[in-house]
Amino acid sequence: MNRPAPDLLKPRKTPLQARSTVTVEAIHTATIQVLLADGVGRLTTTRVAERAGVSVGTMYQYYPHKQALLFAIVERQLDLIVTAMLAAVEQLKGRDLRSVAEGLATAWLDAKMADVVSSRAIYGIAAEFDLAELMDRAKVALVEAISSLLKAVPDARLADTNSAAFMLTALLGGSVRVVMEAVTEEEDFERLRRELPRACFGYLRLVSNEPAERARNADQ
Amino acid sequence: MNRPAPDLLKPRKTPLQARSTVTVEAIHTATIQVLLADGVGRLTTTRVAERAGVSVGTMYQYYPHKQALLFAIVERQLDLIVTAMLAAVEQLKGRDLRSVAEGLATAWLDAKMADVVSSRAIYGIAAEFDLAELMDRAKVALVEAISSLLKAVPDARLADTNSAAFMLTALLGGSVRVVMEAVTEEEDFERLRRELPRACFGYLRLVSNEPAERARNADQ
DNA sequence: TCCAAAACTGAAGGATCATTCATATCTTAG
DNA sequence: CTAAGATATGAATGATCCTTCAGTTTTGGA
Repeated sequence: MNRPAPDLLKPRKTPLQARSTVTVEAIHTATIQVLLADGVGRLTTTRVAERAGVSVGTMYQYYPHKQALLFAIVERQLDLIVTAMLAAVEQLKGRDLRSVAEGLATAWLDAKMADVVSSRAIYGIAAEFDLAELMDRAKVALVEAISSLLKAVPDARLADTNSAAFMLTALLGGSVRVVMEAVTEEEDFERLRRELPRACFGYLRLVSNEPAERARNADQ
Repeated sequence: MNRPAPDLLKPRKTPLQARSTVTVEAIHTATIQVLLADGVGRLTTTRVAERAGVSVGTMYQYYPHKQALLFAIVERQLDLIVTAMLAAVEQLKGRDLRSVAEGLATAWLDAKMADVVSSRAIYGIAAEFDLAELMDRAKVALVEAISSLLKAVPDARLADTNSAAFMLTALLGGSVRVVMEAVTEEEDFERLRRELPRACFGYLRLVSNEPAERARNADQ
């Protein structure tokens, strides 16, 4: 997709006085609100500023671009998720397969559901410009952590922990995203919360029971 | 997000002569190309027209909006997927659990991978305006079909085929989407192709082995 | 109290874009 | 061959938006 100069994407200056800290925070939440209310297509610097109760110029004191603003917001949210997941991984070290599978799933669900509003809003930005790099970095870190977590599970030996970790993140990230983006009645959330841990466990159990080599020429 | 008038979203007129059919097709593919090359944010009527080798005015003879154009494209792509999946469901009626699980997964993968280019491009539109309704209709149809397919599996009895079907579509749609949207080296595609069918089977097997009632107060 | 730095303001410049319409070209039935 | 309908053109219009900057207000320390 787009290839924004990856350098000029950083905030312009850091708030020093208490006043400006408040301002930056206001801009941040206003952005998310506008994003939700009007969609990415209607996300306007003026609109955001208005909603934040500041002037457009103010925003440009902290962010050189509209893009930089969006970038910063996504980055923050991404950090939250990754941090939460790494903590969960730490918690789950040494526990059995079911605990690990279900623990990862609920950790992910909790992290995303904690701020459904922000999460949902942020999905909308992803397509707008190149976040692939950012997301990729997060993904790599996660896969690595989960992979080594899987190696240490006492009651199962996985042939390819890397693939398993990769698939796990895809399952977690994908299903939660898809469900959150849909109109979704509350019922769907409940189903997701109930079924996702089971899906993770089901997958891991299957993978860990298999012999190391491929011994299955499916019945097509 | 946005709420576009759902009525004024239809194509303006249908091509009659051969010439215009070619034109419409050119516009269609041009849109996807621009979408991929420049992202949604840079998707301009002029740019699309230019790429299609026609004039802007021409495009407005067939679509009343830019939105209508995007809408039409998504709709077509969605139809392809749903049709492919319904065909797969038909094929899989009466087969055992593993065949069903793996069959659904590969059907989904095939449908999406058949035109990676279009699929990837289309993910970008979703956020731009309200496709929720459209997607929801597709989802409901799919869940229903899969649910009844699961009921007929001979070697397993699922307590809640609806939840299972729902979760299955979330897993399929989500993981494939997430992987396709990432920068993704070819290796990741292979992993997905290998692991996704297993994930589906693992989930279904787990769900079908469980007693009907909840009998598991997790070990948290 | 006073001032230099920090924050904030918002009108205006400059650019991009969606959409229209008067005009030109092509197609085909008769 | 010809006229009527179908299709295509693209400059012009009006709207929206990002970004800047000259000037104003606020803050916190001396």
